[in-house]
Amino acid sequence: MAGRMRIGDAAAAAGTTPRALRFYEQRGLLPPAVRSASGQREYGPEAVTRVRVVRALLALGLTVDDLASRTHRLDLLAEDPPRSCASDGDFGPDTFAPVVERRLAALDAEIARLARLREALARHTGAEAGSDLPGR
Amino acid sequence: MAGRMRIGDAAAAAGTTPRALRFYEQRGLLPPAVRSASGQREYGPEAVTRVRVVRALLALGLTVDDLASRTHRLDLLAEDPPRSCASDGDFGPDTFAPVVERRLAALDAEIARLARLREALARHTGAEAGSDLPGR
DNA sequence: CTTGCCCCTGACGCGCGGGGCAGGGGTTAG
DNA sequence: CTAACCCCTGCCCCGCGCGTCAGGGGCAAG
Repeated sequence: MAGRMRIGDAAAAAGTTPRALRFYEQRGLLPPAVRSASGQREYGPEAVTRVRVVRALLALGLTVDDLASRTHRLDLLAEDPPRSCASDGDFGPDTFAPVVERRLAALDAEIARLARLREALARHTGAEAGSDLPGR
Repeated sequence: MAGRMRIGDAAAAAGTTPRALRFYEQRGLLPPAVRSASGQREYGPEAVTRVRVVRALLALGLTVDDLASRTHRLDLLAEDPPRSCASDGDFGPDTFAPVVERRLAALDAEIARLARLREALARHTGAEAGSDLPGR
């Protein structure tokens, strides 16, 4: 009853493109799609949900490789009754927490770096005539 | 009297690599280096100063293309007596200001974006069980 | 003279999440 | 039956500031 959509419709339903779906499948973020007799991928609503999960996590800044190494977690997140979420907070700390924490730290570092950069740039445009250029 | 250094020494003196100097030259950030009889580049101290100027501006987040389109400004900045700086603040607002302002705006936007991302990520790891995934 | 380091040019690699295209086949409404 | 889409795979492209070969020549010391 479910596998009616072809890739274009499924992609549109998930807010992305066919190219992205094939890419996610190739990289292991999605299980290999069911194929029709002629080899065309078919998607049901649960697959669309799964794609949305993937996209949400990517939008949070996790990388494709982060997700590829935790596919079983994605499986759980994409279930209709989120049964596994009983054991953990939101994403499942036991597997996602490390990568999320690394990502948080990287974000903090990057934010701080950009803030320093911004300040330095502003200083130099606003200043009268700094003796010379920024040593480091 | 000046053009004694070869590229390796000049690069080291400016705190970078030979590859970078050739790259800058190729992209028009540096004037074509004087060549020895056998075709090797020769650099004097003023060339090293010029490289330092380029690197300082790059370190502030300006792009190679930004600098390539303002080489005459780089010339002025790299002079020993900074005579042209009489007419302007630090970098020469009349030419650098637009690109610096664009860069500042881009930095602000990027910082804000990363901050939002960071917050969203933190929310999801810390929260109990948000009803569903972040719509946008 | 040889050894060993330096220099030359030109071309490809990188990270990352896909976009775009080429060449071929499926599918569905008129 | 045919037109108009859609889909398939496989491949190169992007940005950006260089790093890293590959293949060949220079230059000072022993």
